[in-house]
Amino acid sequence: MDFKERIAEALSKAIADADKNEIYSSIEIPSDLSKGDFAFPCFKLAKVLRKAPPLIAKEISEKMDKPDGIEKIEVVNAYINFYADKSVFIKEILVRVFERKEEYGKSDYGKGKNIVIDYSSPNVAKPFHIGHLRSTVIGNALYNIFNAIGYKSVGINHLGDWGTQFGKLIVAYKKWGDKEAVERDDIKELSRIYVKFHEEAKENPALDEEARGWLVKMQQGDNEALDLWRWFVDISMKEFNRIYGRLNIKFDSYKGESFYNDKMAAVVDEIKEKGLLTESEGARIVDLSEFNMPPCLILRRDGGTLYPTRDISAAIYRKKTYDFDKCVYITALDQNLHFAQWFKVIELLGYEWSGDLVHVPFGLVSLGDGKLSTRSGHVVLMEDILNSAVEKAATIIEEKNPNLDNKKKIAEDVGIGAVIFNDLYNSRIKNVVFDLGKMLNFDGETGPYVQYTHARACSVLRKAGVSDVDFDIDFSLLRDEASVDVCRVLSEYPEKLIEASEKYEPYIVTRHIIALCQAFNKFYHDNSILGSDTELRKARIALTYAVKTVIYSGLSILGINAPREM
RNA sequence: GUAUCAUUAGCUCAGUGGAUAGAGCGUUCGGCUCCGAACCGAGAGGCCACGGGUUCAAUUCCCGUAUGAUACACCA
Repeated sequence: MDFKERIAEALSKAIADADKNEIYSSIEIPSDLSKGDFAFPCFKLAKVLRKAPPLIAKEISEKMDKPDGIEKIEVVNAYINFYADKSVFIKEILVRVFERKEEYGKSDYGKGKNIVIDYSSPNVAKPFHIGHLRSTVIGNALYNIFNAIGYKSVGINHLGDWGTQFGKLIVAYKKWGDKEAVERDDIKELSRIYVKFHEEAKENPALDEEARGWLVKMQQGDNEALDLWRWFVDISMKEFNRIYGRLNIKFDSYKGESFYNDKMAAVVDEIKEKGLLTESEGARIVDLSEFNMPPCLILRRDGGTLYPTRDISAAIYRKKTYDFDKCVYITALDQNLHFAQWFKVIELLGYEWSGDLVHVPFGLVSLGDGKLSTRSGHVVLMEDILNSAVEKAATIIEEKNPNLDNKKKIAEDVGIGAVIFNDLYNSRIKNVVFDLGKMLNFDGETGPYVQYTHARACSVLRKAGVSDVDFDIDFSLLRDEASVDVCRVLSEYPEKLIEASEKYEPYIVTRHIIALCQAFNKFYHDNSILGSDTELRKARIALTYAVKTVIYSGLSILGINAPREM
């Protein structure tokens, strides 16, 4: 039992008809730490007990037993403030970290539950650009967060590996393409001819007609069309995998759109059988006017399938395959309506799990001078960004730590860490104007700051010598404010992981690691670790060890490497 | 037109139905003979968009307005 639980226990004994869980969740950490380590506000009890909150606080505090580890209880207005015995507090939290090390913070909160996470999902044959970054890193972080708290995550890269862009690409390749150029420049060359196609098609609409023809050939199983299609897919995957490798990202499944080609007919039949399919303007739709939504398009006038058809089929397939408790889609906010529509169709089909489908939206990325567009070539390529970041990291290393071993690898870790961290720093919903300078800022609340703190802690531990990391310490020596603050942040880490999962918000973790680093850097600044007397030195080394361990674990959950030196 | 999302310090953003609204960047100032200065500290900087409502209590919840972003039929 930890502090909060003991306090909740003592409080609920002193309050008539108390709901212990409710009391537990009401216990807060005071904004101003001079008001104690934990606080219980009594406002909510006023209605039930029909007394003034300050009076209630006073009565409860007089009636309650002092929980273990609490040395003082004080009533200020409607608050009951608890002052922890710092030695006990520090000991409880540090011992827990030492026992579990990198596992600290992980829990079995979601034990036995499966969560399918659909993220990244780029369109094949188009370059991986800045617009894909968010889904990719947010999805990956959520994947790790859910795994850490006991869920079984299934990561799916729902590749956009089918559709009209291939018809266009085949036309473009046959007209302007060159095998050697494609093999040499792979996706860049594909992208070049794709952009050219759109330019030319503006003048010459017959090209679009031709592209549709090739798509039909693909659908009919034409060998030439399918060979080209496979080739384009392979070329794209080569680039995607290179980027995923650099970003530390893996998927459990790469089943993309083409995988559902032969599974949609049955789903269309099912929609028809259940009486949901109606005809409108030649297309087949599910009418959703009753729910104040535009119709969900299932089949085109020419009988072709559409985005919702594929998503509905995929959801049904995933439920059968993974028996998910939640199926989560990490996509931009502008797809909100699309998801609301087909989620509704799943519900109307009578699937009781329709409520387990979750759209996790994030804000738009723009370039400041207009929306990103692959068609017009108005994009910033992911690889260029990663390279700039790594280059900047290398420059700084050259300047600050030129004798570092393994500089190349560390520049990669720091540069890419900066990019990932930057994306996971704010709530998802915020729109982002792409700003390379900001992304490559290495000062303040950034990835490199966290990595620096980690490297610094590692450096201290290295100098201390491994044998000095002795966990049999006198915890009372760490009662100073800076040390206690560090422990306070450490203590909140497990619940932050859970909070992040409930909100589908990696930034909860990101910001908590920042808070840990800030607390530690202050501690580091205020205290000499290695220069202190034997017992104190032991205690401070242990604290440093705990911090290092949790930073490492937090960063890896976000998908960021933590070098020991930088 | 309908819908979704947003609006908090110069900028980028946290935050909570309740005790004095916080951080980073930028800015001004201070701190390396000392465990890593990619660090730490201090200062300046706020009608929490506006108007109503609910509540003992609203920056936080609800409604409206304004502003901005986005989506809305055969692309994904």
